[in-house]
Formats: sequence, structure tokens, C-alpha cells
Amino acid sequence: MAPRVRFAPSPTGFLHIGGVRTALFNWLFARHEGGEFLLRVENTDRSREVEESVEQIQESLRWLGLDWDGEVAFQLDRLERHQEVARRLLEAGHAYEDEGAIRFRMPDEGKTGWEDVVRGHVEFPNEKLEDVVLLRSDGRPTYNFASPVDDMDDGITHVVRGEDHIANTPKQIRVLEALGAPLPAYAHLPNVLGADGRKLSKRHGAVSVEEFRARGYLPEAIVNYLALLGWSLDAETTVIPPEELVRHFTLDRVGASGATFDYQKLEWLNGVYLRDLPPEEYAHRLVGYLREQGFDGDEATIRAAAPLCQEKIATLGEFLAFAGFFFERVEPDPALVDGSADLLAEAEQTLAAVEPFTAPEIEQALRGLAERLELKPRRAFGPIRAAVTGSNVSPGLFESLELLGREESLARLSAASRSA
RNA sequence: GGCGCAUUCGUCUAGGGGCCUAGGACGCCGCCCUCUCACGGCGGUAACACGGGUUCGAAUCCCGUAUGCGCCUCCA
Repeated sequence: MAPRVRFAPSPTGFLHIGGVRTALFNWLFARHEGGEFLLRVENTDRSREVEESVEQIQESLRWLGLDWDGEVAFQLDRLERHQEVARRLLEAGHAYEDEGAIRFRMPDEGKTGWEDVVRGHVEFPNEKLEDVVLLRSDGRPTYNFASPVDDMDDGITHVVRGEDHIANTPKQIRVLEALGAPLPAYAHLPNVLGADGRKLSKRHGAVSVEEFRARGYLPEAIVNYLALLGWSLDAETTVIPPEELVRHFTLDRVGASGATFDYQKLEWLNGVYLRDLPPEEYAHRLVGYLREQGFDGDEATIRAAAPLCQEKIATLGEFLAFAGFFFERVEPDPALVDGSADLLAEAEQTLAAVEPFTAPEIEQALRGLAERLELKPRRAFGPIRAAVTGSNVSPGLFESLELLGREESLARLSAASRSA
């Protein structure tokens, strides 16, 4: 039987990166096994619901490439079903009324356990199991009731979720047993933590998919990185594109201990993916990203600047800080050009005569100038770079000059020379 | 407090009794490359939480302790 799994977020806000990891493992498992991946919104607590979040969650999943099967289901739409099942349990003596609510009768003795796919045998003493509320006094189901009932109705074969649900599992198992439903396999994923060992939150850095997207991370890099949080292919491999992930992912290689989210490693991985992109694709994504961020600089210039930056930045978000000088005049840091008035004037003259105005010729001319002035290349090019790009960190100088064009390059050199 | 889960370099991890004087990756440090930055190359740093067992032999199995985290809501 093909497995069927689900991702069941509650619509209380944006999609948290820890939630994405849960969704990802479900998705990878389903796609690897040729099963189905369902999306179910657990919205039984209307008071905590955040407008727009349902759409945002879907948009985030789509952006990451985590496609789900069928329509999105909403837990609240199945209210009548939940009430009917609760009545059944009431009539069968498995539940009782309590101040308007309906509670499930947990056994008082013995144990309730299961073979967790990632942790092995887990069991709880039944005396520790509270009689959970099935239906609130207003008739709405609670999570510990709606969730297993929906899993049953949806034919969920594997419940893959965060480890914070471990203590809920015995309760849900008892409910399912009382209903005579087959038990799904359970796999409890380790938590995703911040650097201080606590649950990853806003103060550790970006936590929502939207934020990572806005900062210029690639979905495939995020997916790759997240897959490594709790799962590994082998002892060696780190860079594993989504298709490879699908090909190799198995639940038995998921670890059980909490994983700290490492922003530096994600950034490195993002750089790997960025550099691996074919140049046209890189330019395409860069334009898309910049437009999404509201940047309206000339597209041809963006595309021309793209290859000069591809090997040098790790996130698309760095582009404007790194190559923004292509789109507007910049004020060089006085300290970088100070005392170089003559050099800059000479460079201006030299470049005025370069023909054609292309990187190789520009390089030859400027190296010749450095030699004449008896300056080490790095000493000679530093002020020129600052005059033209505004910074001592930039794309290649000669390529930058070519792209900027002779007229603009000379103008900037002239201005800097006067102020130096 | 009770119950549960977890514990290998700073971080992510490999490891399932001898292949481990513990491997890979990120980070960090050094060198090389070099017009800056980056990339790349080379080298280095750094870990089996602790204590008992079991065994000829333990990172690997068992017990205990410690620490961290989770849950104990008519939240999910």
C-alpha cells in the first residue's frame, strides 16, 4: 500500500522554518515512496487564527517546491463528522460528559506504547494519561481528537511530526483504538533549535520562509539545508539537490536528537547553489528577486552585472550592496582615495585612450599605468576601484569599468580625482 | 514537581562491539592563488557528558547520575 502522509499546520501565522522541516520530511517521504502528501489546516482554535496565514503557508510551500496532493483540507469543515464520532464514543462508554464538554476515558492501568520510526519503543504509563477533552462545551473538537480522527478518515499511514507531539501520541492511540481504527506508524522528528539550545525563534534570526526569501535565499538551498537537520545521506555528502533528496530519503536515517539551526552553513550552501546556476538562469533569478523586492533598476544592466557577481555573493540579497554602483553614482569613502589625485587623473587619461573599451584592453592599459608609476597592482587599483565603485570590495575592476562604460567611468574618476 | 525524549568536534553529522590513535561538512586559523572581495587548492584546530557494569575488546550493549529540551490547556 502506498503511504499517505500529511502536513497539518495551524494557521496561527507565517510558516516557521521548523514547520517547513516537518513538511519537507513528510513530502520527501511521500515522494520517495510514491505515496501521497496531504495538506490539512488545523483551524479548530479560531481565536488564534491569523488572517492571510493560510494563503501564506501555501505560498511558502509552493515556493519551496513542496507540492501537495488534492485540495487543502480544513479541520473546521469536518465539524459535524467530529461531533458524530464523539457521540459514538459517548454512546459506547469510551467518553463521558463533563461540564458541557465531552471527555475521553483513558485507561488507568497498564501502558500505552508504540514503535516510533525514529526513536524505537516509546511508552507511557496509562495512569499519567489525562482524560482528554474531545469536544469543547461549544461543540468544537480539540486537537487531540480532531487530529487522529482526520488521520483515520484520510487514510494516513504515517504520522511524521515534531517531537513536541510525543506526549500526545499515547492519547491519540487510545482514541484510535476505541474507534477500532488501524494505527498509523509514528515518526517524531527532533526539534530545530536556536544557537542557545532553545526553540528557534525570531531573536535567533530569520525564521519564516518569507524572510529567507526576502533575503535572497534559493528554495533548493533551503530545502537541502533543512533536509540535513535531522537526516543524512551518508558520512560524506552535504550538497544534495531536491531531486536527489527525493531519490534517497528514508525515515530510518532520521536522527533523534535536537538540531541547532546554523545560519552560516545555510549561507554557504546558498552560495554553492548560486554558483552552480547556469549564467542565464542566475541572471533570471536575480532579476526576479530584485523585482520582487521592488528594485526597478535597468534590467539589461542587472543581467550584465549578474555574471560579475555570481561567484562573489552568497545570497541574492547582497547584490545591491555589492553592485549597486552600476545603477547610481556613489560617494567613495574619502579614506580610500585620499592622496591619490594624481593616480586617478592619470587613470582617467589612460582610459580615455583605451580602444575598444573592453575588459582585456582596460586591464592591459591600467597594468601599464601601474608599471609606469612603479606601483604594485593592488596599490594602483585600490583607489581606482574606490573612485568607480565607491568601495574597496567590488566585482572585478576591469569588467566593472567596461560595463559602466567609458563616459561614466571617466566622470567618476574625474570627480574622485578632484576631491582626493 | 511528574512523565517523556535526547546527549560524538563551537554547529550539522558518519558511526550500530574490533575497520576509530573516531570520518565528512560549516565555522575558525595558516599558506597558496590573486586587482579588492569571493571562488578554488593545501594544511591545521576541535568531540565520543560523567560513573559503574557486560565483554578478550565499547563511541557502539545494560544500569545509574548529570544536563538540555518537550509535554502536563475546553492550545495546536
